[in-house]
Amino acid sequence: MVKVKSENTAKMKDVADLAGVSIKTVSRVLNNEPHVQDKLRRKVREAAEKLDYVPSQSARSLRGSRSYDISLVCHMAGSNYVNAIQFGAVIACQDLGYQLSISLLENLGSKSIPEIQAAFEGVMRRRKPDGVVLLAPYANDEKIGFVLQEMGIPVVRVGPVDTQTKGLLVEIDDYQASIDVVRHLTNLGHKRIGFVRGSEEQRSTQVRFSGFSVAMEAAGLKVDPDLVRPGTFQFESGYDAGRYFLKLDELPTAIFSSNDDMAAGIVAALQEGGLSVPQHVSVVGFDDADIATRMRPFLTTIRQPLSDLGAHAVRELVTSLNEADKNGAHRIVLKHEFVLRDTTAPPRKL
Amino acid sequence: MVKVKSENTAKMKDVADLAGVSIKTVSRVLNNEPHVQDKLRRKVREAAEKLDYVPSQSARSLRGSRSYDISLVCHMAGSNYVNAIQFGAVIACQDLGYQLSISLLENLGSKSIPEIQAAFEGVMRRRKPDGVVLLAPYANDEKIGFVLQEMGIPVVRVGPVDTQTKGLLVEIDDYQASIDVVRHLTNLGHKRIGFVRGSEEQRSTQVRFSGFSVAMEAAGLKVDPDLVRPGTFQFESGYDAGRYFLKLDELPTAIFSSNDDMAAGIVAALQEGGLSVPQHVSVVGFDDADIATRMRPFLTTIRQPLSDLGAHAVRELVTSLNEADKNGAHRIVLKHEFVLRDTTAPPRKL
DNA sequence: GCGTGTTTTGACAAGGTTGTCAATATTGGA
DNA sequence: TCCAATATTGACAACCTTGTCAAAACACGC
Repeated sequence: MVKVKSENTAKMKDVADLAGVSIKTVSRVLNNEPHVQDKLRRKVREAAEKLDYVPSQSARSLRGSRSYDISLVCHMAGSNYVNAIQFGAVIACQDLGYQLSISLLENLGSKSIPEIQAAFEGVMRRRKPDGVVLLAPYANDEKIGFVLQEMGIPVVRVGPVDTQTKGLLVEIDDYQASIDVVRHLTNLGHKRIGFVRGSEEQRSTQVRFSGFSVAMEAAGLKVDPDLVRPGTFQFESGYDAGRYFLKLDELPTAIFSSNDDMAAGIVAALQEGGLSVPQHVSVVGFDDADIATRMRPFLTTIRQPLSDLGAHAVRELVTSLNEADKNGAHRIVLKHEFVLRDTTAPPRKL
Repeated sequence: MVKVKSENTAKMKDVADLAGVSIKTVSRVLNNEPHVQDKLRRKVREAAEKLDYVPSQSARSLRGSRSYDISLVCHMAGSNYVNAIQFGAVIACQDLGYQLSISLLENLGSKSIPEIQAAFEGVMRRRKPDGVVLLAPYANDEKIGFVLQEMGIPVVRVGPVDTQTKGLLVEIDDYQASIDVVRHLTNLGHKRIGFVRGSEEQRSTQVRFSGFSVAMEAAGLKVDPDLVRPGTFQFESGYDAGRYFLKLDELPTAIFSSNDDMAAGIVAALQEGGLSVPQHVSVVGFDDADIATRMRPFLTTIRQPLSDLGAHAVRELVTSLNEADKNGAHRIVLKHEFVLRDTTAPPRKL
């Protein structure tokens, strides 16, 4: 007979009795507090192991101040970007004994501070998380940062943010990545390069564009305003941009899209317009999302280590929670990678 | 000055004092228990409102038996299917005052019962959820169901399961949906129809195939074993199936894929082989995932109301939690929808 | 008016942990 | 050897709610 039913689970008292010490000593050992002899420490550990002891979260957070809960705040689930980050964050939480809960807060960007506060309290007051992982576009929102700070909730941000923002940050070097892309294109011989921006409230949109601009200038090329199009990071906006380019008298020979979804839209529009990618126009994306290998041709792009970003974010957060020194600022930059696939080629000989 | 900082939050005692009643009466009112005069009830409600009182989850779950936590268990995040369901589930949880946490358990299917138990305990023992939303392919796994039952954790399953499985279930009519697809194809005049299966551990694979088979028979057509291919629900397996079909002496005139990702792979393979969809071959998917409108041509498919499935799952679970009658079985079938897009057409005249 | 039965209310314990502070054991120096 | 200082340990309160059970209030029938 398989033993499955969990009997009355062991409490700290039981561990204490078995180890022949007081409850408080057990607490000390299990929380790695100082002032316990090594001998007792071992004894307690053994007893806990033997009894298969697991501390009660509710009791802990009732008495102590921790909830062992981390909240991932984003404005919309469903995007490849959010999901991949979430994946890494969940794994890291499981490893660290934390629990990840998802908070979906919509359209927070346009709200006033009291409204933002109400939204957060609505979701978080019942069980206040020990920390929040803030994703784009909220990562860069000052009002949201302010509200969370006033609520006393530590935050780690994922993605590029304005330089004045303090605190924990995990990102890649969007700026350098954009330079890498432009360098690749100029090395192929492209001079007339178009750009499709992401949604304007996200900092990455600005950063990627300035990397693009600087690299263009460094290559002795001008950024033609007619070849810079707005976008929303959605497929459809890329498609629209693609159709715009099609109507130009002189098309760009290459287009750098601020993300993969839009790049796929651009490629779709170009193909529908009778052009071949990369024979007529090269296209580069950003993210290395699923779609990059599901579209044809395969998309040349920048790989963001999304799930690593999520995992590092959680680890940073938990580490800072354990440090005496609060509001420590820390910035982690993970490596991106240029992924050469099939949507780029030298410009067509005229 | 905006008041943002949450001061020492009100406790039940404060509400009791303000309302001039005992703590227990407040508890009764707030939990909608009987045996309180309407007059007092009103008074307590007003006091709670005035003090902006929010009960402490930790205290509640320490003393009571609820954790106000629901766990979504799946074997992999990142798929469109899981994410869309999760989206609906998160929203429903927020509405109901619950919190959704994600449990990622990998490869549980191949494990023994003690291993499964260990995996669940590893994730859930610290804070036992009030219930679990079980997604495919775990929804149909008997061992997992057994373990959760023994742990005393209520379960709601999403997606088709074996008929002998009791309990809460939210699904669409996969069987009927498959019949709808075949009917559409036969109405167009197709006779030689291929099928690509999903991964074998998922019940939906069997159900969709049997719907396909029955509808074929009903239309007086034979299911040609050479036109039935295995798959994994992944894009790549659809691509492989597409390449297989290409090599046949006589291609099917239409292919029914068990999901959209594979359908996209099939279309990609056919197009690479120089065939046009739907001119040479019609393709139908299942799910109406993102990719259905990002590929070209747009994919004809069956829409599953995924986020509704997630939302209903949570609501069912919470409802059953509040009922005295435990292990009540309940089955909810949501409506699917046939979505006609551009990958189906009458078979080519020979 | 009194006893009986029912409804409403409250006092108090319990749940499992951590923080405080006092008690005890240990060390070092005179 | 003894005292002071320090390191280790434990007793007990506190955290905030819910469950139990007894007390109080009320209704009803005689």
